[in-house]
Formats: sequence, C-alpha cells, structure tokens
Amino acid sequence: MNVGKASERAGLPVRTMHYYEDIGLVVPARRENGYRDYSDADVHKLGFLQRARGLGFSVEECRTLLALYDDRNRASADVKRIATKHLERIEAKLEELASLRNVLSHLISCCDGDDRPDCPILEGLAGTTHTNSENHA
Amino acid sequence: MNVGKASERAGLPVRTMHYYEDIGLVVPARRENGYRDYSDADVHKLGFLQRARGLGFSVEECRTLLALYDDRNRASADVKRIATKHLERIEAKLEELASLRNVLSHLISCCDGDDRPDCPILEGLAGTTHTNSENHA
DNA sequence: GCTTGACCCTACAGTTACTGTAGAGGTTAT
DNA sequence: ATAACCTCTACAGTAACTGTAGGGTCAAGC
Repeated sequence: MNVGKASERAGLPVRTMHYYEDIGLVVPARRENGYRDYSDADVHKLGFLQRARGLGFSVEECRTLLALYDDRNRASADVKRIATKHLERIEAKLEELASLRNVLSHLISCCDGDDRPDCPILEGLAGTTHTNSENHA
Repeated sequence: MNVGKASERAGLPVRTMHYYEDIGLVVPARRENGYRDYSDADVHKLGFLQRARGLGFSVEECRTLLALYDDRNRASADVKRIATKHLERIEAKLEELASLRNVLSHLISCCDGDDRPDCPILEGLAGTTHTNSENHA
C-alpha cells in the first residue's frame, strides 16, 4: 500500500516513516514509479515502533527490540533487561521532575503575582536564597 | 575574568557559555588578546541561567526571565505567568511519565525473563493484547 | 486528451540545546 | 626557551524528527 494509507494505519506521520526508512528501521518495497509499497508486516512494525516510542524507548532501543521481535529464538531475558533499564530511567526522571515541581511551585506560591516588581521566583533563580514567604514588601 | 574561571563560578561548561554568547544571552567583554572577560554581573546571570535551565525552563523562557530580571519595573505577575505555565507542563509530563511507568512495569512483571522466546513485553508492543490487563499507550 | 487536484518523490534546511574536535595562538612557570 | 595549560574560531555532530521547495504520478471528469 502507499505511504499515505500506511501512515493512517500505523498512526505515524508520513515524514516520520520516511525518516524510519532513512535510518533503516522499516524499509518498504518500491513500485516501478518509485512509490513506496508498504506490506502488512511493514505496517505492523511501524505500529510496534509507534507504541515503543510512545513508551519512551529511544529509536536505537526500538531497533534492538524490533530485531528481538523478529528473532524467533531470542530469550525474553534480553527484552526484559532493556525494558528494566528503561524503567529505571523513567523512575529517575520522575523523581527529578517531582522535585523540580516542588521547587517551582514553592517559588510560585511565594510570589504575589501583582503589579509590583518584587518577585520571589526571580530571586530564587538569582540564587539570593530568600524564598520564605515573609519578606515581600 | 577568563572563561575558565567564570565557568567554575557559574557551574556551566565553557562550551555552553560560548553557546549562550552565540545566541546573545550573556555576551562578555573582550580583552585585547581576544579572550572573553566575564564580569561579576555576567557570572551572576550565568548562574541564574544554570538554575533556570536546571528547573527545565527553555532557553527562550530564560531569555525572557533574564530580561524581566533586568527590568526593575517589571510586574511580578509577568514572571508568575511564565512560571505557572511551566509548572503546568511539568505536571503534565509527570502524569504522562507515571502512566508510562505503569504500563512498562506491568509488561515487565508479566515477563518471565528466562531463556524462552515467549515475551509479553514484545507482545504488548506488537499490539497483540496478549497481556491481559488494562490500557496500553 | 487535457486539466485538476490529490497524492507521491527527493533533497536540503531547520529545530533544541548543546557537545566534540581540530588547528591555531596566547600565557605562565621553570 | 620550552612545556603545560589556557583560550580562540569554525565546523560538524547529536536525537528525532519536521518543514518546504520543486518537482513527478495518477485517477477522474469534461
């Protein structure tokens, strides 16, 4: 099928599919007129990629996962190792973001948000460590 | 002071400071020999950038924040608006990551992780909802 | 058989926020 | 003077696409 149809089925933009072809992830056949001709298997792989990318796996991890998916003899341990490593990264990122949210929401709550120039957010960023709620005259 | 010293003080790599100069964020004076000459105010701004970037503000947001910081007449409301918008983005990202973690850790817990080729993680990614539970992204 | 419009192609550039490196030149200490 | 270290510029590379220009192809209608 043509790229447009495949794009619809896989839920990926055409340009992204071009990109995946460029980097050798999913390389469709070509018709005589030069048009790409995606097979059902290609579309399946693209859907796989779409989900894996959505879960935050890097493109290179996706390449590995795809190879493992194609390999009928792979051990599930190989996959589990990649996924577990990725999960750890996600959890680290979660903690980081949570702490970031705490700092930021504290700064915001200290800020009057009115017309006056005084602003604890900027002061916090400037490193003048006075982010307590008392002094805002 | 030279770039190396300023780098140390501000906690930013030299190359990053070059970059900030290129995009006009912090442009130091130059000595006769062509060396950059950072003032204390420059270093202070770099420290500001370092913290703001660490809190996940984009470079363009930092540019705005820096301008507001320099503007003795700004209203704290302007800053609060930017920070609040950013906080919302962070919270959205947190939610997204948390849901992602749930899906992934569910897939992982379903996987034996042994030598056999059977692997619920790959099946989950392939879209064959063989891993019977709730939604997958 | 010709036009219209939807679809497809390639190639190049741009995005974000840096980071790496080469090759040259300046500075400091011995 | 020489070594060790600092600094300079310019170019290229990273991840993962996205946008755009300037074409070619195809099916339908008149």
